Amino acid sequence: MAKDGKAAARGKQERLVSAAVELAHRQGYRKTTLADLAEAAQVPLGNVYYYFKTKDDIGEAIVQHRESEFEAMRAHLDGLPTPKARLVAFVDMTMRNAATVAKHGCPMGSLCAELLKDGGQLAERSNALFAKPMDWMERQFSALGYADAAADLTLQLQSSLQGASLMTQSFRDPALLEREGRRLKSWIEAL
Amino acid sequence: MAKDGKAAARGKQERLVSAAVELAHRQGYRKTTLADLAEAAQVPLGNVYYYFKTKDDIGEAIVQHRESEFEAMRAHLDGLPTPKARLVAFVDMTMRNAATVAKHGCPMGSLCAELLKDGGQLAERSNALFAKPMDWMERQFSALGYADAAADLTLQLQSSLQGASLMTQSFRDPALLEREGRRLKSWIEAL
DNA sequence: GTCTATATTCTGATAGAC
DNA sequence: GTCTATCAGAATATAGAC
Repeated sequence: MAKDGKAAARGKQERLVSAAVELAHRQGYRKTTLADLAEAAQVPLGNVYYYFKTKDDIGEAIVQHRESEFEAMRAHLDGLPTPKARLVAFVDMTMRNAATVAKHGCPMGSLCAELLKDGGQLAERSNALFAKPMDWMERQFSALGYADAAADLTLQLQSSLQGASLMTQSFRDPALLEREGRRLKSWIEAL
Repeated sequence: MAKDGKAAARGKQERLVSAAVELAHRQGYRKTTLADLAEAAQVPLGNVYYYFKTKDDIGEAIVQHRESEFEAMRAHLDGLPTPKARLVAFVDMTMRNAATVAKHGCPMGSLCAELLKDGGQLAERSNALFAKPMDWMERQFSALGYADAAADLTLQLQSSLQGASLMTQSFRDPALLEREGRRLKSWIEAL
C-alpha cells in the first residue's frame, strides 16, 4: 500500500529540519538559503513553503531541535549517581565534540551569536539555547551543597565552555577546548 | 584654499571605516549593506567602490581597526606599574562596556563569530582579533612568575571573558559580565 | 577623484497547475 | 498535498559621465 500524504509530509518536514540544523551549524543560518535547504533535504524549492511559511519559522524549528537535543542528553546525564559525576560528564560530552567545534563552533553558541546579530524575532529566542542547560547546571551545583553560589558557578562554567568553544573555532585548534575542559573537570571534582 | 582630492579622500575613507566598524557592531557585518554604509558615512553608494574594491575589503579594514584599538588600549595598560594591575585594568575596561555588550555583544568576539560563520577569506583573519590581546596577556602572566602556565591562564581568562560576553548579550543582562569580571579580578589578585 | 545610473545575481516568497 | 514557474526586491558590483 502506498504511503499516505501525511506520512510523506512528516518525512519531508523532518528531513528539512535535519538539513536546516546541520547546514546552519556548518555554514551558518543566514548563509543557508532555502535553495540549499531544499537540495539537502531533497525537496523541491517552492515546496519548502508548504512546511515553513517564512525563513524565520525554520530558525525557530532549529532552536527547538537544539533544545530537544539537550533534553535527550539530560535524560542520559540524570542517570548518573552524583551531581559531580553529572557535571563532569556534561563537560566531557562537550570536549568530545572538540574537532567539530574547531571546524564550525559550538552548535548552540555559534547559532546563538548569529541569531543575536541577525536581530529580529529570533534574537529574542536565542537564549532558549542556554536556558535549559543552565537551569540544569544550577540544580546540580545546588545539589552539591552550593545553593547560594549555584548561579555564579553556573555562569562560570557555561561562560568558560562557550568562550573556549569560540577560541577553539577561531584558532581551529581542538586542543584549546580540551585543555579548558580538563581544567573545568578538575575544578568540579575539587568542589 | 580648497581641500585637495587626497585630503577629502582620506576623510571619506576614515568616515567609511568608522561607519563600518560601528554598524558591524550594532547590526552585524553581513547585515550591513553598502547602502547602509554609504548613508552613515555620507558618501554616495557607487563611490564606496573607489575606496574598497569588495565588501571583504571593508571587513578587513574593520578587523584592522579593531586591532589598532587594542594597540591604543595596550599603550595605556602598559603604563601601569605591575602585571597584576595591568591584567586587572584589562578586565575592568571590559566590564565598563557591559551595557554595550548586553546590547550588541563584545566588539571583537561577536565580529569574530560572525566572520567565522561567513566562511571565506575573512574567517581566516578572524583570530587576528584575539591574537594580540592574548599575546599580551601571556606576557603579563609570565611576568607574574607563571611562565609555564601563562598560555593556560591566558586561555582561561580570555575564554571566561568571551563566554561571559556572549551570555550577557544573549540574556541582555550587563550584570552577568560584571559578576564574571569581579570574579576574574579577584582571581588575578590572588595569583 | 567623484558621482549617477544601471547591470547582474541571488533570495525569500507567491501563484497556480496538477 | 505536491511541485513548477516565476515574481519582487535587495544587494554587490560596474560602466562611464563629469
